[in-house]
Amino acid sequence: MTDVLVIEDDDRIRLALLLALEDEGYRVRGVATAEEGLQRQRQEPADTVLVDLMLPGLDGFECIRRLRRDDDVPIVVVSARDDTHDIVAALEAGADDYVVKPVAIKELSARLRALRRRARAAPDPVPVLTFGQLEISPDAGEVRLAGQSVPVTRTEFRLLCELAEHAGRVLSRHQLLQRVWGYDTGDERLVDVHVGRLRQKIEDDPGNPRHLVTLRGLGYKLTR
Amino acid sequence: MTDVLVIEDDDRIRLALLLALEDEGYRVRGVATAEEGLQRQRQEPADTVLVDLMLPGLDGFECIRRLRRDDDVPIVVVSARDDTHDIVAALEAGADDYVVKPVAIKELSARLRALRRRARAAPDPVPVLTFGQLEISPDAGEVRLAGQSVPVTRTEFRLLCELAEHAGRVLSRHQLLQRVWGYDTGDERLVDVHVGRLRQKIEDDPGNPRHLVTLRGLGYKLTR
DNA sequence: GCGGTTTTGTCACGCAACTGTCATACAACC
DNA sequence: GGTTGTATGACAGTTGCGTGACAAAACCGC
Repeated sequence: MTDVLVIEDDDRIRLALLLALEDEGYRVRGVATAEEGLQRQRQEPADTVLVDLMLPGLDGFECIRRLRRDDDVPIVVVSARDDTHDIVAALEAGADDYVVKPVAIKELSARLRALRRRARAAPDPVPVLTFGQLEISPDAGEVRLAGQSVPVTRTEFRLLCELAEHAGRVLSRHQLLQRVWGYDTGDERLVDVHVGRLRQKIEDDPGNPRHLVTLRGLGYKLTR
Repeated sequence: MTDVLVIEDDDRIRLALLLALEDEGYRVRGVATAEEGLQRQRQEPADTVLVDLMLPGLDGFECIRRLRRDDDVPIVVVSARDDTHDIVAALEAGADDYVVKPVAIKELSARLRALRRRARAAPDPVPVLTFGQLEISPDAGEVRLAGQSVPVTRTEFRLLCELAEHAGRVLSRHQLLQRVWGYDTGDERLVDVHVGRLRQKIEDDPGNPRHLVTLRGLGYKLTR
């Protein structure tokens, strides 16, 4: 398991980062100031730190320097400022990478992985999408129900991932045919059959689905 | 003194990079194609490689994979394409950093310094990857099962390491062909055969594999 | 170089699992 | 109650995978 500490004063951004990283499989913690971050890192060291530059009180550069003084932990700056001076200063201060907000979570995650590989820290975690008791891990090709691994076929898995990726949104049979099967046209009943089979496996009561719901006339959606 | 190899097909850009890096105090060399780059790096290893993604012939991604196969050299992608997909793919292929052209030379230089600091700081420990009874030490080239050394062939070993490095993740036959054999295309059954042979050696009951699992339609993965 | 040994890649076969189709039964809506 | 849309069980064709056999290639000690 991999721990990430996020130091970011904007609550919304911090929360978004934490949630996204959690989905990517990291164990996360967040603080709003450099002082808290330094303290937290001493008490309970994470193995990667994300830090904003513009922080109230102690600024990001100083925060990096102090983190670096204690520790060799990989540090990634996540900043709104896209300015060579800042980038150079942050890296000079001891950061390992610098990304500019807004950043795609996939990119951030890939950069964390690359950095972790280089730093020879803990192996990268496998992302998991959670829907109550139901856990889907696209990278691991695994579906678990209440901790128990559930065997699903390739088509079922793709279907489930597609639904999970757009969790909470309805996907029409047509969309699913396109995205899962790559068919531009075809019998939409095919989708029904596979949804049915999937329900047998992942729903406690397949007749009364909790997660994989039908929206009559619209399609299917996956809910939490 | 630091040696940098620049792989970039555009003469003007390559020259500009080389001159700028020279000014920054690096010892530099440049080539225009991936093939030349790989050869040059074998003959006269630089301690950092800058590579463009869009190269004639062998593309940048493949170039990165091949560099990485021989070597742990820090790799920075310098590309005109600012696309999450490319960034993730490049980092995934083994790059350490990705910067978008045009890049301020000061920033590039700072990133190179940060990367070199990190690369130097972790002088190859000999990690042992453990999967229950199964131990793999990539650097020592050894596989042990319940303490007993197991003789595996080079191909089997590479395959196993590749799987171990991405423990818990599915790797498709295609990915394995690429990463272990370096084939861009080829018969994917080859992978099956080697997986089978590997199982004979490292699984108690090769018919019911505990670690090297098949995910029908997806590929193989190594689990704990 | 040379002969033997190990490793590697190709092939064919057989089994088991999966897929898509269809027919029928069921539920929701008007 | 009729109509439309959805669920489900059965089935046959297909696909994907494991395996053993074999020949080419690489390796190795001499």
